[in-house]
Amino acid sequence: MIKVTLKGGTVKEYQEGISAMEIAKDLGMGLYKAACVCKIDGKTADLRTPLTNDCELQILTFDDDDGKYAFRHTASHILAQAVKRLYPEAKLAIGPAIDNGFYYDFDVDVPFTPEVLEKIEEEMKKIVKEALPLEKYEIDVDEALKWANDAGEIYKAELISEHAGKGEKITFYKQGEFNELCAGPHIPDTGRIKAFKLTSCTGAYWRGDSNKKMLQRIYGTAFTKKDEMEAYLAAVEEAKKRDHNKLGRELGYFTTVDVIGQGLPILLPKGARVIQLLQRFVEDEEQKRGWQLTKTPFMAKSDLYKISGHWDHYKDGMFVLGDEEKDDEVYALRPMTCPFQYQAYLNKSRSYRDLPLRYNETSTLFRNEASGEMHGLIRVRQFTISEGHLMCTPEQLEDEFKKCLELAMFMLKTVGLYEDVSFRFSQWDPDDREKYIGTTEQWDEAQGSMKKILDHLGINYKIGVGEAAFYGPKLDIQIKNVFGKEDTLITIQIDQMLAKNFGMEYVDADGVKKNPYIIHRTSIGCYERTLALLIEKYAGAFPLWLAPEQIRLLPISDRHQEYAEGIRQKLDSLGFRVTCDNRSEKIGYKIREAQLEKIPYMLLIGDKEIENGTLSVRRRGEGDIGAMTTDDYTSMILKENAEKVIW
RNA sequence: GCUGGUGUGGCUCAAUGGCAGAGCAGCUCAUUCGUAAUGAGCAGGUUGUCAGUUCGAUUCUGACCACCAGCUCCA
Repeated sequence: MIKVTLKGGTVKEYQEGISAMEIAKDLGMGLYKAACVCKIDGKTADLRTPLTNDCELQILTFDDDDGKYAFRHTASHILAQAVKRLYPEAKLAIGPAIDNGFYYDFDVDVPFTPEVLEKIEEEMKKIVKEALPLEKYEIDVDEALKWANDAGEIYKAELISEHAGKGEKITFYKQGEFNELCAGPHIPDTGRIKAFKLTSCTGAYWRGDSNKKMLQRIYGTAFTKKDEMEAYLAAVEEAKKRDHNKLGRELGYFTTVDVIGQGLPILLPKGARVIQLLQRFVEDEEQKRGWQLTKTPFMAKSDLYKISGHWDHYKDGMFVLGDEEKDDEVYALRPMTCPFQYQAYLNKSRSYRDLPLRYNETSTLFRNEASGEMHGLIRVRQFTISEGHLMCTPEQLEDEFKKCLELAMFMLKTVGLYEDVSFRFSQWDPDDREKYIGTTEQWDEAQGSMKKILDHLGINYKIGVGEAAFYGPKLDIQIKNVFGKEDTLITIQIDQMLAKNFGMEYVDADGVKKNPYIIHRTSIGCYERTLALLIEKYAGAFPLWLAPEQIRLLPISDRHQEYAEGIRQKLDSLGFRVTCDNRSEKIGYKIREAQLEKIPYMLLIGDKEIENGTLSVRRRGEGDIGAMTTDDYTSMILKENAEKVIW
């Protein structure tokens, strides 16, 4: 007999060799049916795993992340099996579970189409119905390689050969006629995948390397219950309605035109106004916090970028003006502000007393992104960022980094995006030295400093290997768009290298010249990208302080226009963005339009209001909130506007 | 850059190898109205661009451009 410690600490005795599945059954049929995988002494494993020693056992269901992952990973095996049945010549690559679903990559001659996905789904349904058990087995590398080569599975062979010579066994899973190289774990049988759907097909490079062959990827999702899946798919569709790229164009925030070019959106008055509001707010706040505004050129000779390293590491991403072969001087539009603000630092000799020195700039940058990368306002070729560079002593680094982070947090909270972000500690990839300047020691030091700072601040971060800038590690504040795609909204970077390249020094208290540490940071990110995410966050219905048009006056009929105009002037003089709809339309029509344009407040003015000296107030999303005196109304919205209340 | 898809008035969408049509929006006139669409009329298109096939192309073919999703890259 063995002692098995269950969740909650209860200990039960079982026959040695009993499987986790049987224990789940013993604990209750509900748990047995819901069980996906288990954790034995903290390690996830198949439910079929026999227990041979005393252990701690946890049964995991779809509600646990590991359970969900295994469930969907099994769904990806079913997908691969179905594809192999329908297209025996298809070569298998990899098929993991991901957030919200799974995918599988195949090498096929003819790309998959949505119609083919339906066919594959039908075959998958059959496999589910067959309720094939998933059985794990282990073989030697040589035997595994022989299997892969015999089956023509060149991608599997590549994966297996990486284990050659290590004396490891290779793990496989078998379900019916289908054998798959896989570390597991998996759910016990294919019959448990009650609800699944293949959602899309697209190309994807083998091993994520653009130099390697492009395979065909099929994405799908799977749930234990059909209604849960329906709810998920409906939520995905609902989220797409907030897509800034559609909504932003419909509501007149921005547009693009063929003759200007890719990644070069036109900000229309509404979009430009929101960005102006953000910029003024950001510049004022930065000034309050000790940042000094610079205005530096949009371009420079190649010489500048050669010092900074951009010429060697970033040239493909720059718009270069001129030809290096023919012209005496070659210029390039700036892709970053760093080397320009460093020149401001170099303007005179600095002492430790000048530090920290904080330069901010509302900085327009140009990056020649590859043609397939552009996306609405999120990824563009010209953008304006709340840029900043801070020069400090090593002792000041932690405190200043913290202040930069606090500023970013303050901005995120003010605009309402704080609860939507996650943190990534972006480190270099020591195996990809081409991408980075500096020595291992320098990287270890810079990353060590940042780790200490982040841990000290208690930031909950993920590590992104190979995500660092070429000159130093970054704290990236990440956000997802309505399609679930993650982008960097804000970044704060530590740079212990570039100061030396530029000859930036300060005289320390001991009279010795030293290179300052530099923090590169943004406080609210790129205005275009931030605007895009705000449009998605609020579905175009901005809080009062950010709304391009805050108030619209709606006179009931023509004779009320003059009075309305007086109110408009009064609100205008208080600084509100207010218009008057004087068209000869019925009030319902005017309300409908203002509602569709997502204007925060509508004020109706008719005989009653003029007689009583009131305003009939409609608040977006709430409708009629009743009559108020003009004074009551203005004091209400002045407060709301000043406090930047988020609805 | 790669894989797949899309491109018809400002927007949403029809249609066709033979004069390109509707609704909304716009403009004009009438209406002066109380909380999400008043009525009538008018105007608006070299069907993304450029080639090719054809008696004739918006439709078929090709190249390019732009847009969309994904990959890679990135703020």
